[in-house]
Amino acid sequence: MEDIAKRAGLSKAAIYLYFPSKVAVLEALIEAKVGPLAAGAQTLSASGIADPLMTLRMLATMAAHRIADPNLFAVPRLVIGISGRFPEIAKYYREHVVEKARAALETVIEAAMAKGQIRRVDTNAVVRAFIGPLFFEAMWTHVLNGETALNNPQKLIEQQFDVLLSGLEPRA
Amino acid sequence: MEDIAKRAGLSKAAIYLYFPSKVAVLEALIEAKVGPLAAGAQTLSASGIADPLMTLRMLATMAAHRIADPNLFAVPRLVIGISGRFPEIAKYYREHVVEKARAALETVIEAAMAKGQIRRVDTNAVVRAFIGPLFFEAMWTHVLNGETALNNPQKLIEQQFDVLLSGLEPRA
Amino acid sequence: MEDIAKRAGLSKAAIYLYFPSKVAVLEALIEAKVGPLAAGAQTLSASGIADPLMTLRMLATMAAHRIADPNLFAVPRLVIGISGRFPEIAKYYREHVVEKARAALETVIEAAMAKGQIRRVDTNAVVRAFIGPLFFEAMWTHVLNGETALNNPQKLIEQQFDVLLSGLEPRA
Amino acid sequence: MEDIAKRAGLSKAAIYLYFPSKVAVLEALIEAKVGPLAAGAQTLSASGIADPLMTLRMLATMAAHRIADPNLFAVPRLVIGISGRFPEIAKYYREHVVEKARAALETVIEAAMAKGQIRRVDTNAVVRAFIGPLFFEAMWTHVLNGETALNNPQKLIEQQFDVLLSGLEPRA
DNA sequence: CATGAATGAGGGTTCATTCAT
DNA sequence: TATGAATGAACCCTCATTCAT
Repeated sequence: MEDIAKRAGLSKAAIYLYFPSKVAVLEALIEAKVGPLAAGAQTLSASGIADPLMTLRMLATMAAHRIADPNLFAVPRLVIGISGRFPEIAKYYREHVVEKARAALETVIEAAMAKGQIRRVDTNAVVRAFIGPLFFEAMWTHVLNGETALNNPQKLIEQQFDVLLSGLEPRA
Repeated sequence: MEDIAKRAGLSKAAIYLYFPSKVAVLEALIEAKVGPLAAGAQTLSASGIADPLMTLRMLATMAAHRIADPNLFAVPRLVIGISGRFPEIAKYYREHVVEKARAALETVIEAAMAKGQIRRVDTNAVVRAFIGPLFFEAMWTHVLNGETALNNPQKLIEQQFDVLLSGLEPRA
Repeated sequence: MEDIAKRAGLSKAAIYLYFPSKVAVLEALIEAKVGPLAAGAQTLSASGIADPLMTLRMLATMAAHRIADPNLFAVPRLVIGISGRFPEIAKYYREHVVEKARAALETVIEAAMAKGQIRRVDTNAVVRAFIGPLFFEAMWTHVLNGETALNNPQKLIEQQFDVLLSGLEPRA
Repeated sequence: MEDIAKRAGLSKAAIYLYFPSKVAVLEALIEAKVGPLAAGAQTLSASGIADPLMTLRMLATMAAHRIADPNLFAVPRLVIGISGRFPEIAKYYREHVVEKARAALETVIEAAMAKGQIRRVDTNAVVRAFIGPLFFEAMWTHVLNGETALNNPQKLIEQQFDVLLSGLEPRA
């Protein structure tokens, strides 16, 4: 709280003029930083029914750009870090961010299946297959300071789609 | 520290006879809890050159079982949580755990390519494609308390291998 | 202060236009809430010289009704609570309330003695004997949440006058 | 808490090695300071059945001596002051001190009635008549800094017993 | 080798008070 | 006359670390 106050040019006490508690501050922070992104994903998924596979590619590209930004990825990092002491925050993040993003992805994935653009597989498995690698790369990059593939999101997504769409089995 | 001391049947002060600081304790904890697993992965990957793809499947299955255990997944969770304040811990975890596991995976993946079991793709992309979904599912399960696919690791791995090997494009 | 401001339909800052400090507010509060009562007691005692004993009974009955009201008894409670930190408040309360009430009581008690309605005893002892039990019952009721005799002030006073006038010695 | 720590020659944090919370500290303080007194009253009342009226006089004298001591009367003062913010403390004080003292008084009063030493009147009224004046005098003395009768407890009790036993009505 | 006792620095939070407008 | 915005000092409490024994 002290740090937040300092950044805002306020005293610690002044924060409590705007938020009733630390938890509320963090929820507002989540909402402000990543809420719009989850909402944007939902909008995009809804408006992209004409070509779901392309929409999926756009969503993935957007996601890759976002999590490449340390300031944005700081949010899930924070949530993971304090989820033990503040379970409400984890719950808030899940409900206001992750579940929205998941819903957007599921919508577009199921639309792609309906259109025959991708074959029918368990939806959750597909969701995992699309976000998991991005999430993992972000951790590797921001938490472990590994050499990152996130500085070229375009290429990262292409590789990922190549793997996921064509599969790893050698082509005949 | 208090809890750790209690578990060890020691006083808080006694911990400092064995470790110079909390950070050192955490590093030892990492080593003890997940060090052997990374080493085990390396051993397995080395001994599994006869059928790399099967070895990869075994590695993935093992990983799924491990991260399903809250006590084990607590370690990466912890690392992520405090990496901001204790970058040394992140570095330690990367060097002593993640890089070993990555190396094991890379070895087996490249062997599989060499044998023609999977087609040639950027190795990092393949690593991501295999670990990312598992890691993501673990976060969803342990941090966000989502309904988990980790209670059936076998099935989880099968779905994942189906997606990754055959790809999502509709079969002709 | 916040609550007081809200009740007054003012901002916290506006209070300081009317009062220099919290202490001053509390003094005004004391004056407003219980000042009139002490003054009333004095008036009553002055106008009741015809039958001092009956006046004493009326004063006691009034007192019992007042201290039964949590909103009124809140004032002496408050004074006791903060007298350690704010001796001025204690002094104010003593001079503006308690001494007036005591004077009223003493007047009427001495008049009763002069008229031969009660026998001559140390006046302070009589004052104590009349207020003490009421004050004690109020504490028991409002501070300790004990089962109260204050919900029937009439009966309380009757019992008390019976004890005090007739005494506890068995009658011959 | 800071003050308590300073007095004990400790840091604020050290208090929490001995007590789990502020409330616990206050409860211990109550127990240490006045718990024995309430217990002593019970013992005395139990052992004084031979002459209950004399026992009552002894109890009253003891009480007068105790509440004359500012250090002891500080306890009920404190309780009254914080009862609003810490209702548990009020409850604790009631159950561990006041109810015990009341029970002791009631025992001895009822024994005196049984023996015919005092006439039958509502017990609560008698309890009030005995402690109320003492309590009131203590407030007047310690809170309001009034001229006190407590510096001569013996005389105070004699006056009070004269009033209460013989009554205020003029003797024939 | 081990501990009980202690603490300084920090945590989140409240509140009487101030001041520019 | 009135306020919204702000704060310093205090509140209770926790924790990694130290040290005499």
